[in-house]
Amino acid sequence: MATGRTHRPATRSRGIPEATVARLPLYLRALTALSERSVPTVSSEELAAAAGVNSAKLRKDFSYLGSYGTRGVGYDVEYLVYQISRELGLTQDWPVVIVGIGNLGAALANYGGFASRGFRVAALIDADPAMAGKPVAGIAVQHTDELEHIIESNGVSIGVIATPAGAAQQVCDRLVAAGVTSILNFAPTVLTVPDGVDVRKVDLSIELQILAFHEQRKAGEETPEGGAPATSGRAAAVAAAAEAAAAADRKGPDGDVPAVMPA
Amino acid sequence: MATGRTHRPATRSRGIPEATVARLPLYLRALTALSERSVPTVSSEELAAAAGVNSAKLRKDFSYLGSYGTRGVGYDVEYLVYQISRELGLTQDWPVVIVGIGNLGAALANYGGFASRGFRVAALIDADPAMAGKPVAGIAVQHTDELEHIIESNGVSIGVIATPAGAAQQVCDRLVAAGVTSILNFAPTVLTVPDGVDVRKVDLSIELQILAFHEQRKAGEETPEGGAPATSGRAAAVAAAAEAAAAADRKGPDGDVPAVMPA
DNA sequence: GGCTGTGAAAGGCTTCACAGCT
DNA sequence: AGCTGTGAAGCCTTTCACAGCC
Repeated sequence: MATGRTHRPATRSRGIPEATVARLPLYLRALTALSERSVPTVSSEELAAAAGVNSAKLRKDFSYLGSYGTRGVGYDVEYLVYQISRELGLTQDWPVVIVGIGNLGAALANYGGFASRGFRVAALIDADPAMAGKPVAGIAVQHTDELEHIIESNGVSIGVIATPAGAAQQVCDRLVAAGVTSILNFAPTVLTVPDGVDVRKVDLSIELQILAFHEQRKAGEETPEGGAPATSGRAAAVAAAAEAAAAADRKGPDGDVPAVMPA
Repeated sequence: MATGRTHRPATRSRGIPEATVARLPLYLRALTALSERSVPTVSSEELAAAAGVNSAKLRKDFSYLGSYGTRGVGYDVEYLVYQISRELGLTQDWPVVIVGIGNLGAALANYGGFASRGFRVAALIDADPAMAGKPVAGIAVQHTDELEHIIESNGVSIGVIATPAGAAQQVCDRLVAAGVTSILNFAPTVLTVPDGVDVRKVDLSIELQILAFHEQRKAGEETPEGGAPATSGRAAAVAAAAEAAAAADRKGPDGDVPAVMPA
């Protein structure tokens, strides 16, 4: 998907398809929930429903990992949790640095889903000297000057970029030079990295734009046969009122991963 | 992709492939940057580089929209900006509500990329009465009780869920009942929605897990032939540490991967 | 009888390579 | 000469459907 330059060499080793890898975390989450409720086994049908996929796909996915189920019975929940965790590399601890402690960076630092899955926030880094020393999510923010030192002394190989777009490439370069080989990029910009470095991108506004595309289709369709109730006239009606507020928003202080790109 | 229940009817109307739709925002961003620098035309090669895709794919993508280029010359930047904006539905204004004003919700409210692309934050909604009235990103937070009223009076059709996982489905149901037909879900849970409602999911921890998977592969590979320059030593170093951790894990009780996290 | 694991078929996406326009 | 637009080929992903095991 969002692999920076990496010329995908057809998923090496035991060749688990990329699409399958992307779904393993989904299965893992569903299994974890079952595990907490002490459910001992689960069928492909049930697990698929819990993960929001169809059962054929799930079985095919699992078949790439090995034969971990029992015919006529289903899958052992605990065993599968372990196998998937191991496959994803979550049985080891991954120190992670977050660069750019604005609103988003702070949100990420506080995000429980990291710590609970083998990821450990090793450091929070920000370019603003005023931030240095301030605790966010219980961790003191460090200045960008420390970046290389932090990466090296903690053996960090995964970096999260939550800076404004303008700073992202520069931060990325420094992370990579210091030894980071996987980057999760929240800044709305395309990062260039050397071969061997993975980049994944999360772009908040892109997701909304995709929704808008489909929303527009719905509105234009009129009587969509599939019968969602009354949503149509809505879009047009609102357009006018929008104008005023849009102008007001413009001056808003964009503390973090901000504009750099008006449209 | 993350379309909730929606039985994809093979992308209706003029049938733009889903994969293409997902890239249009990328092209749009690159084009916007060119437009700001007053670049009049651009070739598929240049634009592709700026957007981080290859040129054949870009040309194919554009061919679904129509023939907007000029052979021997390239694409007119302004014209393309307009065409893509229109195709994505960004020439109209989309009022959006954000539900769940924790760290993440606040980050989203402050995110410049929304306002700049036809999205307008119509309201911020939170269940905590103590939040009510507080301004976030210049907008007063409103209590969940107001949800239906807000949706209806603003004609909101797109909702963003940034609540804890436990509250997400309930919020989703209320949004849908009030008339929302597109949902962007940041809560780490699978949402169930009626036909005709689109759901897209952004999951912060899933992206990291996918990176961890590839990172693990790199570490295990040793001399990856593809020859990333300075990056190698680290992989080796990490591999060693990994081994130890893995071994330790092997026998340990993998009780692990706990909660379904907060916001 | 029930459910997994998997070949085979179908569908979608990407890449190739070149005809065709300017 | 240069660059777009696009059939055709190749690859990847999903779905089907059923043999095989419990």
